[in-house]
Amino acid sequence: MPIDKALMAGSTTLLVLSLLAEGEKYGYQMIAELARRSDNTFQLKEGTLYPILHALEKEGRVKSFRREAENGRERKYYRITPAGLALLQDKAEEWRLFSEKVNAVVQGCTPVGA
Amino acid sequence: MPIDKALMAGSTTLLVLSLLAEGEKYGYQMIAELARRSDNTFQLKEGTLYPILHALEKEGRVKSFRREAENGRERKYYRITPAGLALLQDKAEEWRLFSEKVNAVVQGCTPVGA
DNA sequence: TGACATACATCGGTCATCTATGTATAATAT
DNA sequence: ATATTATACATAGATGACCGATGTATGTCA
Repeated sequence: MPIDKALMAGSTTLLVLSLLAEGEKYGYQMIAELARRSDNTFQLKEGTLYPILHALEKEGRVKSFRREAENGRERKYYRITPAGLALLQDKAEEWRLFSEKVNAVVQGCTPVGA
Repeated sequence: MPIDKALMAGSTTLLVLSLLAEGEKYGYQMIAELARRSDNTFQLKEGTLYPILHALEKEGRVKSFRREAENGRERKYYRITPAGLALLQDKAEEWRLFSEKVNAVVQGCTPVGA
């Protein structure tokens, strides 16, 4: 069973930027990689990813370009920009802080052996 | 600066149930406790909390009752039910899994020294 | 040549939070 | 006295983010 929608909501941009920090990738590939790396916990939909990528590009966080694959097929790749890396830093720190605080509340209330 | 709205979205129910697992509490108190325990990272609004409490009660996850405080003022307290505890178990496990996977992706992409 | 996986794209609906607003009471200050 | 602030609960409407559905197009394989 995949994760609740609302939980995913706040972290998709962080996840996408994280993937792109590794190197340029195309949309379909990102969906597959995210699923693989999370043991299918993250099953990002195309209807979610593409609008995010377009928005990030409009903000200058990523830059897209077309390139032909080995099979002669053209794909749309995305590369992260310096502004994108900066946003990634912010998002990663925000996530770190947030998850730390959630754990503080949850663990503080429900003793470990629950 | 408080945490991004979307990040909060998926975890408010978990946080509320966690607080109530400790003992019965009233609304205003929960907001204050959440802020205190998270070093003001969580600043839940009344417009967010009360609808959540009402929904949880309708589902039988919590039970409300009125009680007079020392100062003669009446407050509406909430107590978690067995069904509420069960939901808390599920939500806590979901959170654990989710945060683990996010960290796996983020850390896998952005080397520690980022 | 039909079926399927790949690959990109967009629209509309749903759902959760926040902002704003309203009510009421107790405590405090002027 | 009375104005202000903190406490305390409540709801309606706006916003924002994801997903489901759908559409297009191409390469591969039987």
